[in-house]
Amino acid sequence: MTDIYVYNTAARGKEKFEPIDPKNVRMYVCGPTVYDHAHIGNARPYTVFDIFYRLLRHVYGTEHVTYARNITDIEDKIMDRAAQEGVSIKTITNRYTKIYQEDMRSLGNLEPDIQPKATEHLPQMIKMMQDLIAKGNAYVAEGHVMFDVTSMENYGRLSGHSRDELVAGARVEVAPYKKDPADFVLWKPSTEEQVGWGSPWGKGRPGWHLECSCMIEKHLGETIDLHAGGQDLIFPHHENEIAQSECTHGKEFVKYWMHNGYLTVDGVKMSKSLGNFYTIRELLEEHGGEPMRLSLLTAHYRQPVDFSNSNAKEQKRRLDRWYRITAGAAAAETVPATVIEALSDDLNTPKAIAALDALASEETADQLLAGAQFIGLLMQSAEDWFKTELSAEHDAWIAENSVKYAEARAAKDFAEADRIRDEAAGQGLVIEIAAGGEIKFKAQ
RNA sequence: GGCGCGAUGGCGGAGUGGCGACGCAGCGGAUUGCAAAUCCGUGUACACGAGUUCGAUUCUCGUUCGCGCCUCCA
Repeated sequence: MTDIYVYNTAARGKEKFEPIDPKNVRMYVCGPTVYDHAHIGNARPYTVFDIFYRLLRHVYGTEHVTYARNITDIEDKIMDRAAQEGVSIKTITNRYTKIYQEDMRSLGNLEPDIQPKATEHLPQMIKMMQDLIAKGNAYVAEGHVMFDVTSMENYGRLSGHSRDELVAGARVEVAPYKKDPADFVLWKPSTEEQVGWGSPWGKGRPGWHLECSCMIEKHLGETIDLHAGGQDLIFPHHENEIAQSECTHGKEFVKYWMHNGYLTVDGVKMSKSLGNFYTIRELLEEHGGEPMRLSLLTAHYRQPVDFSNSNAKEQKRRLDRWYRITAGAAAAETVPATVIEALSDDLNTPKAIAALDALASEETADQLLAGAQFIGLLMQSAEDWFKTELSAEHDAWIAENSVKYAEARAAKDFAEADRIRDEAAGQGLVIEIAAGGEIKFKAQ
């Protein structure tokens, strides 16, 4: 069996991945808050950990791996958006969940086995809070339920932030109902107009971290193998999930933590608040799903990857080459060992891509195809890939001019041929002569 | 201030204690009416300073620079 090694954030180093139960490998990835279009930076974890899911299925067997990726459908930003548009939060979350699911498909990500929603887990959340209060890890204050960080000895272990450092940093929100400035919210009260659920502490809504602890508990168990997400979730989100789950269950919550680096624009983190973002949707429309998927995989997942249109175009050309080589080939039975080896070493996708390039020749086209499809590329026929979308005007223009062009060339009337070529350019068309002499019209 | 990550050729990006991964671009050539595509060839790169070593881009320490987290954030 292939040995997988992963960089475990909790251990600050690479470790051999040994699941608790190889017959039941469980992984969880923090999914989106559905209040707006997701940007391409958001797509990175979903894409790189999709590769890891594929690897786990390859090594342990498809039926022995369970992958959950949640959808956060209650959060203040959703409420703000709903209020702005004067619609219910359900309208907002339904709209953006649908868009997100479509984006995931376009990027070639497999559907997780479970996609739990926060709003469907209120009973679990209430139960967990009651447990935490009973155990002395949480307290009620002014309609809030707060987690008491001083009740947990090793709070901050994952992120390396001690409670004292957090308070010294003076960036924690000081609120009168907090016993300690570093305490965080499990439940907060809602006003009459705000969305809320009934609870023993009055009408309210959950804090951000609680849902993941509860959904993991319900769908995957008290201890899981892998939990992953962006580096910005290490603190506070994952730290607080650990606090909630470990204090509730009295046992280890997650064996391996994986965190991806950021996607940057001009070297700066892409984020909604900075406004330097591109939505997944707009880039998919401009470059297509497979080129975008491949560009997300060109850097190792823990390194930053700088988004650029030129990179997307470079990957498009690489795919052109791969599609050309594999046209008509059948995928090999087994995935090339070089690809599996690269991915098994802490998800080294750049090395896997290099391994595919090494197979990019006629003789090994079947292996190239098998390896590329393993990571979700070369999923369509070469014919479909190279088929360009031409408008009705283009079709009409081609019908009128293609014969004239062929005749001009045949008669060696190159002045006329060039004239037609120029006219084509004016129409947004490129005329290409294939190796066999076939004339092709492509949209620019 | 605390904690963490990084620095490889024009660009992207692996990797290794001693052979210049790979891709793009560039350059030269083949092919081509032109163009595109394709094919062949082509590169004195490892931030700086010490140390360990027969030998360091690779290990150790320090310096500089860049980025991130400590507040919502993938």
